[in-house]
Amino acid sequence: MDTTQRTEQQRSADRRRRELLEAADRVVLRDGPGASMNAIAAEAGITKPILYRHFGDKGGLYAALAKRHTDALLDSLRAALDAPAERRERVEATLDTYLAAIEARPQVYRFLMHPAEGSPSEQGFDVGKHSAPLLRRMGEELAQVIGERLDLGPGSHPLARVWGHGIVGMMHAAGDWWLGERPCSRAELVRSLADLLWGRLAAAGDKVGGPGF
Amino acid sequence: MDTTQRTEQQRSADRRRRELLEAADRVVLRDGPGASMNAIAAEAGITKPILYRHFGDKGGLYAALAKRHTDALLDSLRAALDAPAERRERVEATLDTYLAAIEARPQVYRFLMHPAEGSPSEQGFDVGKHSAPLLRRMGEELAQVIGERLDLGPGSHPLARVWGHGIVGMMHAAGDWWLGERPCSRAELVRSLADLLWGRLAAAGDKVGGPGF
DNA sequence: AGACTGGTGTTACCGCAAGTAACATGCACG
DNA sequence: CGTGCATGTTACTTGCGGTAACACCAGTCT
Repeated sequence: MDTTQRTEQQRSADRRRRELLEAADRVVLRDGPGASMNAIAAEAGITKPILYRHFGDKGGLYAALAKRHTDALLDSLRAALDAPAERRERVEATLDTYLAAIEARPQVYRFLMHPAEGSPSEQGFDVGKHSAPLLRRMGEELAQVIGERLDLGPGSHPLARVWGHGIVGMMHAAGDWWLGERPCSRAELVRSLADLLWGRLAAAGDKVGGPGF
Repeated sequence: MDTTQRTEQQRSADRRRRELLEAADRVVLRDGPGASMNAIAAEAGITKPILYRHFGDKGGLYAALAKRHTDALLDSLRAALDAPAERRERVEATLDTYLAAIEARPQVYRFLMHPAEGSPSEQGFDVGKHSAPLLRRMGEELAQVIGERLDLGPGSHPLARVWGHGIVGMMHAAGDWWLGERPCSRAELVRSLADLLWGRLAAAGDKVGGPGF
């Protein structure tokens, strides 16, 4: 019965861990990315050392928290990417899915991408090495889809990876800017980005009076 | 004499400020973005409060430091963007300029974009709200060039801004990934990104056996 | 029953970094 | 000379991440 007991303990630990993560989520959503370990522990009704026992250090907690949201976002992106539709429609659906996600939960998004920005003390979560993973994972995922589906001729694999990361970066930067300024509707943004991807930059004519960009 | 005196004092203050910034630069380049105010002050041969008198707080120092590098980078990008050449060549030159810059001084780049990532204590510079400005400035700059030179038909201005931020984001993300993994030469990366911008994504054929991406 | 073990929880502390008085000094001007 | 004023200092507070040491409470083994 050794195994069953261990399993039970582990289940309990896992449940606890999930509760802690949910508490951390609440705090981060409320206080922004500058949430302190003390604040998270208080929200969970416990004290710091327990958090450290579960997550090692702050980076561990962050990573666990980020993984939840990242996985969820990647799932919905995969769905959009795999939908049965024309390529253009699929690209637009994927862009829209991403933008809808960051629009719906900007706090989560800012936590994942730009930690420690709203906090007064500025001693919050260090992102840096953490913001990359989400972008990187999205980039690799997209690269895989591109490589699997598109016929790019010779040198296709590295090309797909460059494109994957490049497109994800485009989506991210444009989304970040859009979220801050809201210069247009989501649909317009999606359309503009898809147009860019569809080569309108190369196809556009020069403006009268000068050499084109 | 009031004005001349003030001017002289201000000149002295400005020189001092520049010296402090150069010291900060050295420390950041040596110790990474986790450099502490104490370390910077020591490098400059003074103590903390003086730094605070000059820059207000750490964010101020960071902003001043970032502005120097950002301005320099933007200058070289402008040069590439304004060169007398075909559009495609110009795009490639701009991409290459950016990538060459981050390749030549990755420490500076990482400081500007991903602060606090190599430090053991992880209590270094908070970027977050600081990394955005560089990207945003590049995006706006590019948007302006696009809007000035290209004939995009109706709704041209918002479209140009979306593209500006999108392209900058593409360049940034691809460059960041490339800098970390070095999966190909710089020239290949430039070529792949320009191809992406030139609509090869839309033009590519489906791979045999499945619907295209 | 009683010692043993392992997980949960605590208080109290360390080290370190940002940021801030409060005090000292050199140098111009009236 | 004294009065500003910028420059410099030491010494401090606050708040964070992280840890050590101890307390409790289940079941388990003998």
